[in-house]
Amino acid sequence: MNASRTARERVRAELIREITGIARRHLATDGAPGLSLRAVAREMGMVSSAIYRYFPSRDDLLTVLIVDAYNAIGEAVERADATRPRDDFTGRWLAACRAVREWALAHPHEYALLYGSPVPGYRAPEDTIGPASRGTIVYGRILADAQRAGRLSPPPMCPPPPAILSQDAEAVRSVMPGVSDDVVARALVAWTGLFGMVSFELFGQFNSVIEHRAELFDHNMTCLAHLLGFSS
Amino acid sequence: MNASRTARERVRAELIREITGIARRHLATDGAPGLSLRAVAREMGMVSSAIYRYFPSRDDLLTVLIVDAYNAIGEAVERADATRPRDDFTGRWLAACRAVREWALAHPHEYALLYGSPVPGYRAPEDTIGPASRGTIVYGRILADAQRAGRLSPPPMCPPPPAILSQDAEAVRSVMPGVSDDVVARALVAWTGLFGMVSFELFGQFNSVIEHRAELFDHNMTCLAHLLGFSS
DNA sequence: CAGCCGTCAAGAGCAGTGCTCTCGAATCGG
DNA sequence: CCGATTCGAGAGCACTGCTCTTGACGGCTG
Repeated sequence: MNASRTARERVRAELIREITGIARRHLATDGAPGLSLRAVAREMGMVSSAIYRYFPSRDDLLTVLIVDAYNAIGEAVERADATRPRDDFTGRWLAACRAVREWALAHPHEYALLYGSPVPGYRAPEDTIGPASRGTIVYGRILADAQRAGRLSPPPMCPPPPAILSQDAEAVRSVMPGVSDDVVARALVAWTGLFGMVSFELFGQFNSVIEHRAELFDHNMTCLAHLLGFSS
Repeated sequence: MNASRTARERVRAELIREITGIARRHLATDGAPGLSLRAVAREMGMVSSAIYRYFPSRDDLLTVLIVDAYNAIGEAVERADATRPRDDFTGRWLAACRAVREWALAHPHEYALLYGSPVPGYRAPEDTIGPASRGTIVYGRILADAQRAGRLSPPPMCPPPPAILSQDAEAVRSVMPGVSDDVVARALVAWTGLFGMVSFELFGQFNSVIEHRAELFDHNMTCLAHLLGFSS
């Protein structure tokens, strides 16, 4: 069904690809608030109203950019994970963390679109939740693999999580089967810690405070790896 | 110099107060992108151009809202810290964390303005860095107090931070004097972990995954407190 | 007291935005 | 070949930030 149907449909698909390409470039340079349908249309030599034949609203255009960005960062994490031996859990964790940071530094506006302030009035449609979880699935797999290999022995430090959290832990376990509630909680600490770190660096909270950000990032992610308890 | 000077200056100050008040309300309900000078002017019965007598640009109005928000969250953290005995370091840390979360939940748009995606083209002026560090100073004081009391014994878990980070640690020590490089690094893990957690909850990353957010937050912050090594 | 200068609200206007509607032309399917 | 569908273009609506000019008011000074 990828085969060309009518000529009209082919040019339509081509135009949609061109629009999203230009939009992605505008997003990368000007940020989400500066993404303008009229500007995209202008660059294509179209009149602004013609764009609405292909994207019913600006939010629909934003949605495909969001899906693209989730897929891009998810794929970056997947590829980073695949570069390490499957039983090098600390290495896989670190590689995945670095992939997030490096992708974020290379695509700051896209990162802000995914993990920054939500756009008021924008409701993320269903299409986004699949790609959004690609990265998370990788993290879950690293944890689950380590657990299955018997190489997950978190240091006794955190108190046992309260029983109420068991339901939420059960939901999280769908991406990291077999781990205890305690490990789920630690995984959430590490997960939020990773993105908190990247967001702080990207959103300027480290300005004129932290200079050696790559080194601090590596060290802190290593710290979180120890909290997770990879024995390697 | 707070005394009324000319009548003109008094009404001017009053008008500025009224504008910022209306703007703060608009920000709270519609979010930063929806803050419109024209709407504020309309609500005041002014014509839009008259607003520019008091705020040269929309960014200047945003700046005072940012400063206000930093002061508000900073004061919330300060007051929370003050409710606990000075030597209950874990309690002070937890109270401060909860203050951040509760303020953020009560003022989501303001929080997004401070810790969310930076507005493209907006350059934070010098006036903001003072209020911005109010909360950080409280965290530093908790750490420094614990250190001075000899009640800071972080569990041996993280590797020693690389030497390159010493310079950055020195800068951070201006708000938490006397602590080691290792503690500085752990403090940054905890600091970014706190805001990562709050941002994830507020920006929707926990949607349809985590339900018991207050409990998870408390548990994770307790976990981070153990990482910091308060012996209490 | 008179004059003058600074401050102010108001209006018009510019360039831009998202989005809707209509109209004529091109294209596709039967 | 002809009707139905799709498409690009244009005008238009209601917004936005921001600028410039105009006329009136206020307070300070000669």
